[in-house]
Amino acid sequence: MAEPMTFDAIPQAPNLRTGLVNTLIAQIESGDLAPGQRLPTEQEIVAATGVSRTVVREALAALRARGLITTRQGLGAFVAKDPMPKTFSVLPDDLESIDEVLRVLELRMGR
Amino acid sequence: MAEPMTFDAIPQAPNLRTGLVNTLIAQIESGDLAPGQRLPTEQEIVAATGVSRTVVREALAALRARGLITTRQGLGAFVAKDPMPKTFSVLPDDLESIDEVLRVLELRMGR
DNA sequence: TAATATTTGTCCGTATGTATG
DNA sequence: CCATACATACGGACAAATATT
Repeated sequence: MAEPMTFDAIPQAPNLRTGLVNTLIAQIESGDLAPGQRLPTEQEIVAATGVSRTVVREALAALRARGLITTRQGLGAFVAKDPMPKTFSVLPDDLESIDEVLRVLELRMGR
Repeated sequence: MAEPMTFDAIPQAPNLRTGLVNTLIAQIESGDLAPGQRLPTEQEIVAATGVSRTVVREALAALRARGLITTRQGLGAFVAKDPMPKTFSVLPDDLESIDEVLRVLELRMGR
């Protein structure tokens, strides 16, 4: 497999999830992870960082909620083609995933 | 072994979290859970529903993301006084279900 | 067509930390 | 100090989707 990418600590982060989120955002914005490019798998991130898959998944969920990545079951996570739409404003800091909300609304409409 | 726990409230939910979210939303909108009122504790919800705490926490996170509740560490979760006029940005991950998104927006505008 | 490997999705149980009362 | 209750983190297990063989 490809050599594990390095995830620097960012010890200023209040928790592991935020640290990983900041790390990935930095890599996306720096172009280290280019638009359309696939991210390392969750397992690879786990191996590279040492954090649990829970933390990795929460971090990916946060990035997905911000539109920075998309995830597809069976395929992986990909850097969004058009990151930073800049239309998201004061989303709550702990917003887990907006598609959850969408799913809820879908269901409540009784499709 | 525990019996296959069933969600009596909204059985059409695709998963436990969504079912719990829908149940709580229904209780909030029906006034069964009034604005400012504290929700049952996570443990109480666990006991009442039989789902894991993970599911409960994810459901509460979804409600919090939608602005329906606020949570305070050490205190509990409370029904929001003002349902937040949240900025609802449609993100790439959700575009595959554009019909649902449109219906969601219609729902939001129609109430 | 079918089987298999890969990868994300979901669910569960547990432990520890932190804030409030 | 102690009890309550949410926040964070770990690990495991299985399901579902995808691509490949």
